[in-house]
Amino acid sequence: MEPIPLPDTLAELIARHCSPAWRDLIKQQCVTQHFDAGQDVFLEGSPADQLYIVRKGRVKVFSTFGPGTRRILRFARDGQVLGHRGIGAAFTYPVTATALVPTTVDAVPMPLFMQVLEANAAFCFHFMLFFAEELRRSEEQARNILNMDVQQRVAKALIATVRCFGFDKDDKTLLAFTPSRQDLADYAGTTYESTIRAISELQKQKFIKNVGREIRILDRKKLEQLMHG
Amino acid sequence: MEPIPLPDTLAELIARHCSPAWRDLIKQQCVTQHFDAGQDVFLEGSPADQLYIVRKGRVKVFSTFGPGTRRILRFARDGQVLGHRGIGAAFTYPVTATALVPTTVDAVPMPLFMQVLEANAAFCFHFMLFFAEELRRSEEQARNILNMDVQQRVAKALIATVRCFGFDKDDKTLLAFTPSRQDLADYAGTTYESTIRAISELQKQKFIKNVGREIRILDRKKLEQLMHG
DNA sequence: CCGAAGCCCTGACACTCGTCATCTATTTAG
DNA sequence: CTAAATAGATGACGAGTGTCAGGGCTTCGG
Repeated sequence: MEPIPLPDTLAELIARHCSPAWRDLIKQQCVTQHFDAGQDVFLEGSPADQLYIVRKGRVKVFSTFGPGTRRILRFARDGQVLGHRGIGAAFTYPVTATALVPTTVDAVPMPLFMQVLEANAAFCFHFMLFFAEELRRSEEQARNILNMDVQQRVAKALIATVRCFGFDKDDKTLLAFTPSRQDLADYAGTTYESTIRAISELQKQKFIKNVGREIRILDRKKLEQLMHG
Repeated sequence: MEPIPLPDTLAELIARHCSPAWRDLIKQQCVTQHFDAGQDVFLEGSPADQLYIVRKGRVKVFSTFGPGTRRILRFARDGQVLGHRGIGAAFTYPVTATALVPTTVDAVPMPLFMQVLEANAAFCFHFMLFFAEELRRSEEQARNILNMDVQQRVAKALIATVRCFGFDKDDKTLLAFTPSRQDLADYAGTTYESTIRAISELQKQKFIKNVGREIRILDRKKLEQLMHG
């Protein structure tokens, strides 16, 4: 059985596996929305009535629990989907999505999207594969996280940032986007202070370098090695 | 949009959403296998060429990393699926499944199962929903786990045991199956010793009671309360 | 009957990490 | 320009947990 290639954007999937009639219907019914940095695209617990595709911008997806405690589950960039986790029995978003920079998204009504899934077998099949892959990643994360110390988890947060947002186009070691220390802490599942210390330590080891509030990745390989134990 | 009910067994899904011709084909091509307690149904990293449906027995699904370190991701009982996480780009099992008691399973060849998914749109649609739900659960688990202390995580492991295996049919407070202390530790993502201490503490609080190696759940509500914070 | 091998349990200790308190640098507002 | 607010950074300390070492109880085979 040969592996089936996974596109990581929903837009691709729609283009490739939906009939033209359905593609037009989607294009017609979806609404482009804009959010300023810090604004919420959707809120944890609210009814999942839209599926969002990031057109341009950067977004964090997280869930809150307890006062002041958050965990960032992932970042999202251009072309990626938001809100698909609302699909299922509950039909409420289990997470909140917040724009990190000014961001435009296309909002597809959820009932329409479910119709598309039921009417386009090939699209549904590939969407299922997309979920399977997300599940695999999520469980990989879950099993790793308890056996990693703070430094490893912060390294992981930095690598996740690189993988999602990449490097500055003029400076191939500088992060294209540096999340705030608090966001890195929320991704690493630790506190602000511990994150600061971990960053400081990683700097001493010459794996990274602070440039004001931004971060430069000096040795990506060592960082990836570190986070895998 | 009304919620779509989720069956938790794959057998139900097949019965409900596959055409009779495909059902017969599955029945014809699947092979019943038996495993003794302690035997592996499939191994992490090996090619995912079969999908398993538990006919009768109890199974743990876990992944290993490092010497002697394991994390149990879930338990499985009669009617539940094993190996579906092998579906996707990689087509290797990301986890190992081991029988906890003598267990019989039906093995469906993966290529056949993929054909079934492509040929039965309604089945594929519901299978996608099944994945969506698993993903939601997985992420809920992932976000909670770092903010829970050992006692809470052990409580969670006990509740998970109840939810999967239920109580003894003659004694409605005694677990129908008590995992070993080591398995509870692996589920809770902690050490054997810390698990012992947590169990000891839960006993002092009269939430549970040791009966030899078995465990009696005295106050399920308090346990569930405890694990939610 | 006895020894070996599994489990289950307990105590001591060191170390990690979260909490609190403080300081500096940069940005924003008046 | 000064004051206030925001973000980054560092030190001190204690609770929670992993590690190590040891002891008891049951099961199994000789």
